[in-house]
Amino acid sequence: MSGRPAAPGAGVDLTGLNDAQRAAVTAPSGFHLVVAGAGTGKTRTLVHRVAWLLEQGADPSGIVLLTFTRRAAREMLDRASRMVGPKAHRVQGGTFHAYASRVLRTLARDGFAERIGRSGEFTVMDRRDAEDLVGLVRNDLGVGAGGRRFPNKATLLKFISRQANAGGSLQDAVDAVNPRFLDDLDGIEAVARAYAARKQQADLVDYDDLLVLLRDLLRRDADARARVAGRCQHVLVDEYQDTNRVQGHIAALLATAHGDLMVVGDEAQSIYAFRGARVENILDFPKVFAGARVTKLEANYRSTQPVLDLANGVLESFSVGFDKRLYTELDHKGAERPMLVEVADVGQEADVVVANVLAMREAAIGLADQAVLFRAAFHSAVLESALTRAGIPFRKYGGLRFVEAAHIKDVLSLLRLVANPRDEVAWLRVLSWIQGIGPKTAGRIIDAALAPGGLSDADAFAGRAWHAELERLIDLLRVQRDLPLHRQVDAAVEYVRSGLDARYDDAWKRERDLTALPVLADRYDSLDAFLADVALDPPEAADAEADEEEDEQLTLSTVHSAKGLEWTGVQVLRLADGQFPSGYSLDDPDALEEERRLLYVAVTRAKRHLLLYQPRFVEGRGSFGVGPGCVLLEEVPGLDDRVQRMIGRAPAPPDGGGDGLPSDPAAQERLDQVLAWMDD
DNA sequence: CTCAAATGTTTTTTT
DNA sequence: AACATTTGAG
Repeated sequence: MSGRPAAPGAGVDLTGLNDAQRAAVTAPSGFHLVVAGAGTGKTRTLVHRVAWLLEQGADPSGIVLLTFTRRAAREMLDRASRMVGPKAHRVQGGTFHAYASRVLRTLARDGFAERIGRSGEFTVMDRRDAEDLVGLVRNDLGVGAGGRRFPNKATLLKFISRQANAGGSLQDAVDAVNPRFLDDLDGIEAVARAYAARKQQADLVDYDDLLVLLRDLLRRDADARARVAGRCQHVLVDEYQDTNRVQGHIAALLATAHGDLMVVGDEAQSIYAFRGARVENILDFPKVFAGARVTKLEANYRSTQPVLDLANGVLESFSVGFDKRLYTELDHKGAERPMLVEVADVGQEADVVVANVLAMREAAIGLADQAVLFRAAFHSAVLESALTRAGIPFRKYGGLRFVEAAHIKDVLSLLRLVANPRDEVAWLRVLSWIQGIGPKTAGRIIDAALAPGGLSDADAFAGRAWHAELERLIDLLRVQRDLPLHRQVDAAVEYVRSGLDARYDDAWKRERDLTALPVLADRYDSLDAFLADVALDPPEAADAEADEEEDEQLTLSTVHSAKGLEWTGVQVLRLADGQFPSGYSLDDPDALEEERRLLYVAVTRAKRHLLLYQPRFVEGRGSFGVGPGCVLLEEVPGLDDRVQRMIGRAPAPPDGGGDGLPSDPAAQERLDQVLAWMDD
């Protein structure tokens, strides 16, 4: 960092920034790409940019800050407000999806409902809901009833989603996702059409609709564009490498009125191709918007040089990308090289990870400064039980979310019916709860509910075994309408709780979650706001247990969910073909390149201590080629100079202190047992 | 014909 | 934990 004084007259302190960061922060309006390598102060730069704009007199509500998660937006605006005061909180911020949802709702309530095809009270479906609706359509059309190879609902939704965010024809989408099903194109097209019609009829949108509806409106409707883009004096986009085509269009359209668009990202960290992210958005930005300014941030403030050496090795293995190399100006004396730890199997992997967690804690690296990362959420299962046995508290991110659990969806479906009685997907879920009602009967009842007049009582179904239950449900929904939010949630929770034992054999465990739900809902003042947030930014399971918050907890996370975060000590599990890289990507060069970017993300999370585990055997999973090697690592140039190879039994002492062995006698004993068993 | 229970298989990543 | 498939009850 240079010690240059702040620009004269600027109220925001810029002295802590390096030249490149300051150039980005104080740049004049225009199209601007900031290429920010991992740990180069990207967030810091964005925060200062927002503060600087405000200090220059920008209207906070004219600034739009689009981020990857709501948490990222909140953190940035908190930091900006510490620099320039509370007005920073009036900046428009959030994910593309949340922003689109807000804008579409406002426009729909303001005369644009017809053009959007939805009311201002539309319900947002998560992926599972969308799949369920596709499943309904699939059944109704009777496609694939006879022939067995017609795609299932999840695959169908992938085709539809691909077309939505890649553009082009449905045929192209099928070809890209799974060309095996090209023969069924007619049936797939029928499903896609019917799905679109059913969504509109039920006032539902899926994730893709939020983006596509907004993009199309901004593109085709000058009125809407004037209203929305007219308010966007300054548009800032974080994590631009993970935007898809539609998001790229929206960002550009928002900036059409005032011409100020700053996108920030790192093409080497593009890890959401499966969701339609296009690295090309960031790579081609300077070409697409001729005259765009480009600023590169390369000075790293996070990691030691040995960690950066490995990161640079991964960078060198990429076939595309901006020419860049991470370096640090700090002198980390005696910094150790990352360790590549060979373990026999996943059981030993878990034991050695536990041993190293404890060893690092001995060396004064608290649990909150440590993380264990993995490719897929279920990879941590063995480790989780080892941690529990060793008495190490942890928080897990990624994988199944709290609101995706079946019993939580039950409650939310009830609430959704209160908010939107046309919500077919919610009806299906709620009706299936009643014993004796399966898909067929549910379909008939839904038809009655969606017919003009709705379903005011269960009289039409008198005589059936489940008649009384249906009556109880309809009564509940009627009563619900007039209650305040917290009573609505309580009543829905009570209804679900009453049937919990009959429906789930682990009811006791789920009971706890149900108590957490009213607490989450308490933060909102309307049911609509609560439901929209739950669909667009679902709280993690860990958030729901906030009451037993512990400061000193180890973080377990998928690599995807770890994006943007950092820890002093990081351990990465399962670097073996079929695990990390995923078995799905082994025979596809583009997918493998994305796995390598994922490895790059994992490696660059570490400040100081980095351990990579390579199991020689992973049980099961016959369909995946699990090898002793890892093609990701094999392609890193000069790997042996960049890492220190270890055998799992001898965890190295971090920082030269301690002997690297666990201080907990029980853990030590278990480790000894495992090592002894391996010698047999 | 409809649904439920039991069984076996298969688990990527997420707005 | 969710899916498909099978089998049996009503």
